[in-house]
Amino acid sequence: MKKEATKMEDLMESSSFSEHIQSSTYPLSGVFDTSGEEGEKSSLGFMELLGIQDFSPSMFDYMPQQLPSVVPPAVKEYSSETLNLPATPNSSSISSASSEAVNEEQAKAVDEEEEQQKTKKQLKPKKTNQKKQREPRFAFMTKSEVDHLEDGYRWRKYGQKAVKNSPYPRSYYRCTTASCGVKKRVERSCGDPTIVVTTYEGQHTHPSPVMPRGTPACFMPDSGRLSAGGAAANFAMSMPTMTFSYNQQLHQQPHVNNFSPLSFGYVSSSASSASVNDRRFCTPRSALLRDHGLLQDIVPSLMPKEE
DNA sequence: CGAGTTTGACCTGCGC
DNA sequence: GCGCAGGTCAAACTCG
Repeated sequence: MKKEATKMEDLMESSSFSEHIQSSTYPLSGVFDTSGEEGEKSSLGFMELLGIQDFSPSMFDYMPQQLPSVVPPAVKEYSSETLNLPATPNSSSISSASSEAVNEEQAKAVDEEEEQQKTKKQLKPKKTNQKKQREPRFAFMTKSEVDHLEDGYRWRKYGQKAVKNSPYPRSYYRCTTASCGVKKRVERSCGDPTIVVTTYEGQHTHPSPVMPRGTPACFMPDSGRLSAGGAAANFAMSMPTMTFSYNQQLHQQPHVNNFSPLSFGYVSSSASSASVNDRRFCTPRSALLRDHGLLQDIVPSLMPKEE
């Protein structure tokens, strides 16, 4: 038990990603094993994630210690979309150009400066002075041989960077839907190359484009909305086609698999004031029974048991 | 030809 | 201020 925790700790520390896990606002991590027989199949990768049995619950036992116990920073981060008020960098040069004391050379210099700024702008729009605020990030670790797991959404890779102290590069993906600014980072843990660390940033503003069957409400884009206020004990993680939930109450009970498919898609918000909000996105069991979407592909034994 | 990937350059934040 | 590392852009390229 403790060994497992230590192992996990090592893993977390060994990965450059551990910084994110520990500093990001709503880290939710677990290791799934898709390295089984069909584990490499990228389509329905997450379904396979659910189908696996070879993950270690004790790893999740460990996680709460890594998790921040208070919500506010995340809520703040989530709710305050930065207003990118355009700075007016040219105003000064314009006003200086209007001065009568400006000679031709100076004007030339100003023009050149403006030209340079223009070019710079073309390369990259001027950023505001405000500290860039990030969307909350949701991270999870997946044991898989494929880097980019199929998750129901379409992603466009827009960058790749070498990660310091890691032989494995980090890939950057953006949701291809125009109005959707969700980003995803994928990298391998340098501690354990079989583990893929995926970080989602932001929320989809649209349903999954490859969700042919009815999509349970819980899997809709907003399902991972962070709950303000007294929801500190509950974690709901919105992933493109599914919602993983972490429930601290469950965690406190021994022998309960906190992150098994049993808690999949189910947020037990109990007394939380935010529970109403949470429930709004959470599918009643009956709905799940009616149409599980991709969940229908899960073997029955892994489906939530009726209580 | 459109969509997606690759990759070098650039920007930004942060620590020293 | 400088250097480093992370993140992003965008032109070139690939693929179906």
